[in-house]
Amino acid sequence: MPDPEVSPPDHVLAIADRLHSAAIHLLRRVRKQDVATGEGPARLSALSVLVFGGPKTLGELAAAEQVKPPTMSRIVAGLARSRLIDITADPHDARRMRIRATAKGTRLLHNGRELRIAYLAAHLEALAPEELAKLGEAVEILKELLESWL
Amino acid sequence: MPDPEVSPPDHVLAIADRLHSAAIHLLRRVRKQDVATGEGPARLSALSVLVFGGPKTLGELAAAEQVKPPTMSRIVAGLARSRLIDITADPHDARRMRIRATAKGTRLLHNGRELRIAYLAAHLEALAPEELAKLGEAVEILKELLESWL
DNA sequence: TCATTTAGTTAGCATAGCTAACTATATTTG
DNA sequence: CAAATATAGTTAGCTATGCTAACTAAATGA
Repeated sequence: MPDPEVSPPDHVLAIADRLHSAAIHLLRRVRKQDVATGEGPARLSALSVLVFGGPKTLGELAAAEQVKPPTMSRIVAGLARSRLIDITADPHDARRMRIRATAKGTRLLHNGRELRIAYLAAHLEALAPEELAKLGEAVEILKELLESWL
Repeated sequence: MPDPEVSPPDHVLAIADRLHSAAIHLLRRVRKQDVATGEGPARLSALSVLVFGGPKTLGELAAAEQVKPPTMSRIVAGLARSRLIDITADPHDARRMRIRATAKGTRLLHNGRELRIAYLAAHLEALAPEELAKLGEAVEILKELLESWL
């Protein structure tokens, strides 16, 4: 973590505060679209890791989702019960499981994601083109920052 | 909701997708700072409504948090048990409760918020000044959009 | 006055997070 | 090679959050 000792200057704190608040309110709104999928947020999020990142072990999934293994164990059990993933044994290590999204899981994820994204995008269309462009640039900056910080 | 019929153009969908993903990952990270407060996310969020928005009834709080009354009833009970809020009867309507943040609640919320914001701000300082400025502008655009959409 | 509406609670269910303690398999080491 | 250790997941059991359905109590109003 950067600067554990020195407190950031006020203008940075102000941006952090507003960014934080905007992220909370944004997600609170789009999340409502998810009920249509019939799966909870943790399951959808884990499923998206599998769909976009390819097969994973349980431990890798837990790490990706920043969650402890017992928690991921239950999430995986739920996804398997709904036939959204399938689980095979690792041929080189019998302790490990190889977890993949099924076709059904991939389909459900894409459909659900489309609902969220389309809902958000429909609202973004209320912005002026320059505003939207600025937002697009800022999001790229933010994404890079998030990837670099861990 | 805007445009329930027409699907937004691809470039808008792309921005929506990245914005969505960035918001998820951002919050997942800053939320980890909250364990220091000893209270869960729903309680902290409800408390912040009281601290920044003044006293509310249970129903008002539930509406503000987009949650059903039984859920808010339990959140309020937890906050009261920790002495972070205090509850008095509405003098004009004995069915209603008037819920206020206590001094302790206000203090805890500000401390917790500072942790989140300072953590986020410390990471924002890794950005170049122009990048930070762009991010700041974009956040203002986003905040206005969120306020207008409901 | 008596019926209806409104505010909140209680009960009961599911998801999601955690830690502690366990099983089973791999690996390392004496 | 055998025994100790490390690693991958699971099970059990706690808390917190979300929901709906069914309830109590107070206010409103016909």
